[in-house]
Amino acid sequence: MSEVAATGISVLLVDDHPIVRQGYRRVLESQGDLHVVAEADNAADAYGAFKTHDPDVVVMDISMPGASGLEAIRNIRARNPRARILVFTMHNEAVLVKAAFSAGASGFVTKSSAPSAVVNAIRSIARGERAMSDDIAHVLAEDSLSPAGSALDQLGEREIEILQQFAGGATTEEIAAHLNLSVKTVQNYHYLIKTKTGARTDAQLVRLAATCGLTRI
Amino acid sequence: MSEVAATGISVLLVDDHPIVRQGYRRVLESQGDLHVVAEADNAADAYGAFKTHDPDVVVMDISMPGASGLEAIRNIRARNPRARILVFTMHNEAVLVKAAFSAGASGFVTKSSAPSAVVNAIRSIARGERAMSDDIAHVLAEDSLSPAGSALDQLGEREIEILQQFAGGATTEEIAAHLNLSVKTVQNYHYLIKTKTGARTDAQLVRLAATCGLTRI
DNA sequence: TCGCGGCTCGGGCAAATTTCCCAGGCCGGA
DNA sequence: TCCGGCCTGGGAAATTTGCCCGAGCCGCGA
Repeated sequence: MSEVAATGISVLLVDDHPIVRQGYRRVLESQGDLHVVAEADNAADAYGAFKTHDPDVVVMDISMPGASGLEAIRNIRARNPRARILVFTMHNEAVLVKAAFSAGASGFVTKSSAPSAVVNAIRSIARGERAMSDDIAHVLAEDSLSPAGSALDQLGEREIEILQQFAGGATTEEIAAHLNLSVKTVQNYHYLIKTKTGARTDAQLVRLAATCGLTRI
Repeated sequence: MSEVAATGISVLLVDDHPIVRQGYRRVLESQGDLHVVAEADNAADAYGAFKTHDPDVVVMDISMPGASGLEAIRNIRARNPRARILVFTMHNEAVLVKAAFSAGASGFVTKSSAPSAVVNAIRSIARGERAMSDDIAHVLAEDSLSPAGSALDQLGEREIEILQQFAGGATTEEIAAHLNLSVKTVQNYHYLIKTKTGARTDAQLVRLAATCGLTRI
C-alpha cells in the first residue's frame, strides 16, 4: 500500500487491439499516478506479463480471440490471489458481469463509460475495493430484482464461456483447444446449453447469445 | 488540397466508446498533421457533425448501437460525394468490407492493425487514394480467389430463402414443411450454402445472414 | 433447333456429430 | 456428513454432415 502511494499504480493493459491499447496507455499515463508497465493482446501473454511485472492492477478486455478472458482471470488469480483485475469491455450483460466477478475480477467497467470512470475504478481496486461503472450497477440491480431472470442466468460460468465462443463462430475443436477441454466435453456443454436455454437449433442459440449481449453481430 | 497541406488533416471521430475515442484522439493528434475537430458516438450525430465541421476525413467504427454505420456512410456521401470515410472496426469479414466500400467508404482498417496503419490510411485517403490494412487485403484476396467467393450474392433464390429461415431459427424439418421440400433437400441446401459461403459453422452462417441483413437479431 | 449451363430437387452412404444417460471428482452449504 | 450443484468426460444410438450422384426444368446462345 505505502509502496503504491509512493510510486503510483502500475498497470498491465490487456486488449487485442493495438491502437486501443495505445489510446488507453496515453489516457492512463496522463493521470500522473498511473503507469502502464506492460501490455498484452491475448490471454496467454497476459498471464506471462503478469508473472514478470506483478502489476498493481490488470486492466483487461475479456472479449479476445482465442483463449477466454475469464480463463485468464482465473489463471492470474490462481497464481496470486491478491491480484487486482479490472474488466474493461463493451459487454454489459448481467451474466457476464457475474461470471467475471466470480472468476475473481475486482471491477467491471464498460467502454461506454466516461474516461474518468475507468481511472477512478483503477484507483479504487488498487485500494482493495470493488468497483463498477454506473451502467453495470444498474444492470446488476435490474437483474437482482427480476424474479424470472434471463434465459442465460441458469447457465454456469463454463457454459456461458462456451456459448460465447460458439456464438462467435468457433468450431467445437477450436473451443476445446482454447479452453483445454476434450472435444467430448464441449459437445456435452453444447447439448446442455441447448436444453437449458430451450434452444432447439444452433441458430437460436446464436440469436439468444446475441440478444443477451454475449456476442456482437 | 492546398488547404489540407497548409493546415493539416481535419478528422471527425465516430465511435460509441468515449474512452476509445479519447485514446484515438491522443494517438492521432500526437502525429502533428492530424487534428480531431469533432467526435460522435452514433450515426445520427456523426451526420450532424459532418455537416457542421466538413472534415477532411471521417474515421468511423461501423459497429454502433442503433442506426447502421453503413447507413451513416451513405448519408454522408449523399450529402457530399467527395467525403472521405475510413472505416475502423474490429470486424474483418469480406462481406462487410465489400459492403462498406460499396456504401462509399474510402478505406477499411481493422483495430488489430498497428497504430501506424491507421495514421497512414488517414493520410492516404485524404489524398484521395483508397486504403486498407494488410489483414483486410488478405481477406479480400482470399475471398476473390475462392471459387465460389464468400458473399451471399452467388446464392440462388432458394438458397437465400433457406438460409433466411435457418438463420431465423427454424429447424430442418420446419423449413422442409414450409417450403414443401424433403428434409434431405433442405439438408443438401444447408451443406451447399455452407460451402458456397465458406462458413464452417452454423453460427458463422447466422452471423453472415445477420450482417447481410437477411435476418434481424 | 439443339446443346450447354445453372438452378432445383432428392437418393445414397460413410463419416462425423448430436443426443441422451451415466459416473466420478470437487466444493459449498445445511 | 450428506446433499446438491458444477465440471469433466465415456458410451451408444440416432441423426446430421460431407460429398457424390442423377433427373427435370428453364433460359440462352449457336
